[in-house]
Amino acid sequence: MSDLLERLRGRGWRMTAQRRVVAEVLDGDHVHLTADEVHARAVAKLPEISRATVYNTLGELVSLGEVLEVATDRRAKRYDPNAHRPHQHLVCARCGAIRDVHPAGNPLADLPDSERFGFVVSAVEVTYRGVCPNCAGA
Amino acid sequence: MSDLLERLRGRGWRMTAQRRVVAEVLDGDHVHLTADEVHARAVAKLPEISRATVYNTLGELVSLGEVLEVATDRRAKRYDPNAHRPHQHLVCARCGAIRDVHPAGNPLADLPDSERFGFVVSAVEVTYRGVCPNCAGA
DNA sequence: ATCCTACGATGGACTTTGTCCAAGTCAAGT
DNA sequence: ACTTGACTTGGACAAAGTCCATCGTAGGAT
Repeated sequence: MSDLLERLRGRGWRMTAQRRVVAEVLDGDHVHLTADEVHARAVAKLPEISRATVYNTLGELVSLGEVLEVATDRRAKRYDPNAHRPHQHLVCARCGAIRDVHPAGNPLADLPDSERFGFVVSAVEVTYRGVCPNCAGA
Repeated sequence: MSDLLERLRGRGWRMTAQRRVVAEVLDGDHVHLTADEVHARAVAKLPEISRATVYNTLGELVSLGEVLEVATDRRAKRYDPNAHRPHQHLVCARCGAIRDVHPAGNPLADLPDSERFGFVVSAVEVTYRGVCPNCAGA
């Protein structure tokens, strides 16, 4: 199950009930919850947990590189526990469903020097948009 | 100068002092202002203009397809008048400077069917991140 | 040139998402 | 078990944006 928790323990992360619950909520594939969604699920397991703690904990997990921040819309940031393998995102324009995807090739290589304006370019984020089978079907 | 204003007139857009000022502010290449920045510059030309009007007008320009919304960070949306040619963005991680860039190839083609999860994929947004010459130099 | 009227502008209240802080609590080492 | 520094809490605060009732005006009609 939760190798996230295992990894965190191994890194000497001080363990508290609140942190454990947040880490447990953020487990699985194609998980992209907002902070408030994480809070809601955490409250179900540990009713006293506060919003501030969820924000703090998510921020730390991001700093540790164990969770990624994803901004697929202009609403709330989402948190993606799939930080161990590089990937991009595919988003349904209707229902907002998000899938992790792995495009072929290296998008960085597609930006010619003449289009770099002297920047040292080090990263690229790609968001594919479309309609998911569920929304298209109906 | 402002072909944006010309185009809008041609499309039967009702012209007001406020709308003209917003359209004038949004003119040029590599322009990526936030709504508040647009408002600040608009106020310099027309002191009575309200924030709500700037938001309304920007929203309409986006609906008309004359201006693009850009979300390069999790802060405010930015508005890009360069809607006539498809392009992506290159962002400086230090100072936030943004350039319009044109990558080679079609990023849509890089997403194999096996990675589409049954979605009908219709668009892709790419954000390159790096450090601009100004920030790297110092 | 003036009048009408629907469309646009206004500003203030409200919402959402997130940050900050002082005070209380607790995990983990001794 | 004690101690201590790290963690948690709740509430105040802030930034970005939306909503709405009311007022004003662009532009067609006369």
